[in-house]
Amino acid sequence: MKIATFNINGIKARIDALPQWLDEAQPDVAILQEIKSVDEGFPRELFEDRGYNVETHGQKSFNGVAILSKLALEDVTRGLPGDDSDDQARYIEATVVGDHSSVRLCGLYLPNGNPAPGPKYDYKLAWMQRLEDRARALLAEETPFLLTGDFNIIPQAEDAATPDAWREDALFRPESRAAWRRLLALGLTEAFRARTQGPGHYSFWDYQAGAWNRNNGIRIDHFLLSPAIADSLRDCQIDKDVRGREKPSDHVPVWVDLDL
DNA sequence: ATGGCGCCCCGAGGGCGA
Repeated sequence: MKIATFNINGIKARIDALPQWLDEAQPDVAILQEIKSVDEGFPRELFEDRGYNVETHGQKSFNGVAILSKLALEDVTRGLPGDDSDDQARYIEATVVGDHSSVRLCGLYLPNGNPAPGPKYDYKLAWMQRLEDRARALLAEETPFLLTGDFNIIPQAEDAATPDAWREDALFRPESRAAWRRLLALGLTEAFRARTQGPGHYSFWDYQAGAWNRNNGIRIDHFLLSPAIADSLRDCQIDKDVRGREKPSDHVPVWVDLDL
């Protein structure tokens, strides 16, 4: 089962590039972030015509997540538990059933958190604590799951072309990376690093200052696999070439192939 | 790593992202 994550930076702006990538990459599941659309405004027919079931959790102008799946999506829930006052659309869950096992898909758009320190950074760290709590609950009930999406976390210095430029940034500050390591310490497997070592692998290049042409990128889009499905990992790749196309998002797709 | 880019919004320039 091929499962991809892709921060598309606006569905209206990616109305051609997203279907084009889907048609060639042929993921069974695509988990999207930053659709920047309300649910009613999401062009679901575009994907339904390609055989995808569509579940969205959107809001006006900002944020918004979605799951496209060629397999049926069951028990869809919207929003990250733990704060009823949080009205930002950043989280969606659904279950897909494979040939011999099912998996709970947790699609997330983790807050950026800049400027740090400050209230936006506090929100990011609190959100990460809620995510950890949610992962603990899924582990406790022995539900096989994966967390994927735009984590807005640079895990290590090797995940940035210019790490020194990020030292004070919310994506790389010690508290952010400590929260990331607490997730891993639950026993979760980071899919990309289970397959590929070393620097130079990025999933985001800023639109500004020629970042793409200079390969000044960061790796912030991730898959975390629960212990029950970690052994089913067959492959994990970054579709880097998508960044060099016509009217690209600033992120590129990352995908896993799981034997489910 | 921000001046620079690009997206959003009923309309123009400010908020936001990373």
